[in-house]
Amino acid sequence: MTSQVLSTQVTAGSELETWVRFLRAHAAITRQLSARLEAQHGLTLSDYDVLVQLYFAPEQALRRVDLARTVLLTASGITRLLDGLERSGWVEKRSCKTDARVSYAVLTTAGIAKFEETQASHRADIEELFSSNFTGTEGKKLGELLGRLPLADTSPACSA
Amino acid sequence: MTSQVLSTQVTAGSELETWVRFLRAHAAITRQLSARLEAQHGLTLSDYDVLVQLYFAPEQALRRVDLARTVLLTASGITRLLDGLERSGWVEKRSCKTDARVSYAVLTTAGIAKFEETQASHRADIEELFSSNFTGTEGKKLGELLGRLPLADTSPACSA
DNA sequence: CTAAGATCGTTGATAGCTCAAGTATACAGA
DNA sequence: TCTGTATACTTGAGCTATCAACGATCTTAG
Repeated sequence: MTSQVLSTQVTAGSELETWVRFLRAHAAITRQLSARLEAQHGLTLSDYDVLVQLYFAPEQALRRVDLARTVLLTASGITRLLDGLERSGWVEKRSCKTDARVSYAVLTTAGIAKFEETQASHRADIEELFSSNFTGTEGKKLGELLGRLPLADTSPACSA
Repeated sequence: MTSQVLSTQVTAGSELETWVRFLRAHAAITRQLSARLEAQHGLTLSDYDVLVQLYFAPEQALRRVDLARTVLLTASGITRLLDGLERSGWVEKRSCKTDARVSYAVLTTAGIAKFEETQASHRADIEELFSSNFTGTEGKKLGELLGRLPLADTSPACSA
């Protein structure tokens, strides 16, 4: 109790330590990653996340609710985030013929270009900061373990 | 490319998938955890984090810079966070006899009580949402893997 | 002893997100 | 058909954390 190795001392030995590492690793990597993304491309991590989802979606379009559920943001969070992407001209609003409540977010040509231009460097950053710390097998194992964590609660549709 | 399993489809097969899972898991668990902590004890995840660090520190006191480094916040972040804890009466400021620049954050008796009162339920929540998804060995393995991730950059003292 | 540079901490402005509330539309049952 | 409830989205207020700039103090080299 007189020693001082702060963040480890506290939870040493307990299962808690794993959680703390998880938290810290997230904070550190995320900080670095978004700093780079911001500096090089003027994008937030969430911006990028949305861009990816749209890029790979059929017709590069997704309902706002669905977007919210997959990137784990609130409905209002998505509204404001898309505001930004719309102002930048990368995403457009498209209304739905069969349901006047819903509006789609669609990637513009500029948006597609933006994403394609961003992708490589961001993937490289992830590789450097995250993946490179593991061998192939370890990476797989880690992915498998992380995949067991509950993603529920934001998407009530999950129990279906 | 016509299928729709959103968050997985996008990165399927690549190492990226692991990173995405990491991100999503963090968002989901963190959201749940802090909702409970807030509801039951009126604390932020970061508040709690600071409380733990102080609790286990010698004399329940820590310099603000050190606190910042270990919980991975900015200096100014710590200032404002401690503002709150001070207003609530759980933490006090203490100046340093040998260096007028530094000020310590010290846990008050109320703060100690608060932490002890909070601890059990929060640990249980972590256990439920996080640890319970793994066996002992898996937990260890996960912890080991996460421990390899870089925490650097906020603490330049790291290279020493 | 003094000047230059680091370090510790706070503050103003701002970003990104949340919650709560509100509007508008859809749908299901009497 | 009307009524109630669920769903899609937006908006205002507020919170947490950031960055950039600043004042204070310490340290080191001339």
